[in-house]
Amino acid sequence: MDSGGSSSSSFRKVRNPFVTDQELEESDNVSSVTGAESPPPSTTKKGKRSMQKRVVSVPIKDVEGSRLKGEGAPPSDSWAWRKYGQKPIKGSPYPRGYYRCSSSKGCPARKQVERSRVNPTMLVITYSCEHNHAWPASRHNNTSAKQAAAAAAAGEASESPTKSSTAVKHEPSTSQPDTEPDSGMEDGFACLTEDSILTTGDEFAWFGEMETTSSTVLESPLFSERDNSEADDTAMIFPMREEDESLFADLEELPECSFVFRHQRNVGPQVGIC
DNA sequence: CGAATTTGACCAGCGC
DNA sequence: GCGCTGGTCAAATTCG
Repeated sequence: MDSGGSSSSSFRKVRNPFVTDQELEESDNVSSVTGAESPPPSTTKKGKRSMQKRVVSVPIKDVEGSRLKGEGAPPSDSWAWRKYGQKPIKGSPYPRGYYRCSSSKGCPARKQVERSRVNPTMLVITYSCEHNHAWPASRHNNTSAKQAAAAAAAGEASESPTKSSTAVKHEPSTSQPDTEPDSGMEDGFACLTEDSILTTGDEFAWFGEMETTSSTVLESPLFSERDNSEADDTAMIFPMREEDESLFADLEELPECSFVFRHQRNVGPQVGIC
């Protein structure tokens, strides 16, 4: 990841204050997703480098805000993650945590959480979207997710007394149903399509997570075009299409999420805490 | 008691 | 071909 990085990529289009060069580099691997060509890398080491990902940055500050055990809160999405490893990354003073989706058995989804080298105030979370399974309607509780993220935040962020941000990367794999390039959220985040770098402001960091999970919003062209939208962080994320609506219809089951999205659709900057 | 987290070791891919 | 780095697995420990 680090080495072969030839920075290019569509991510550059998406100018985000929270997106660091590093993240951009990493997003290199992020092929334009839409096209499903690479074989399901599965969790084997073989395809690890060819995996597609999504990057989202979230302010650690936000994370801290939800600290539960005094460790660090999870940039948690609505899914359960189990930490299966942690490694120091060369070039980065902060370790990278590896999480596996524990929402459902056999779920291949993974995510990596690390602190941005460039901007220690940001957490870089890489989502490996290989979800083929359908997320349980009720999903699981955030407990594990929180803990995992918390650990991540703590592990990577604990060193910083100050608050920071988190960045999240997503690696949607081709194994996913590529029915809707624009609305790949059948599987929750598995559906993150397109290269989307999600960055969230302090206040909506958590929201960013959610979006990541539910994607779509982030990938909107509008989003990328709004690169210089100063205080429009929130508003810029809410372009919703009809197809998306149907997708979000699913969220109705999720009070918290539905709440959020509804607000987005109608207003924008309204955020509810999930 | 069960589940999750942590740490170390091993394996594979990529670059030089 | 060798070395380096990243990623995953497995065992042990800790917390709920």
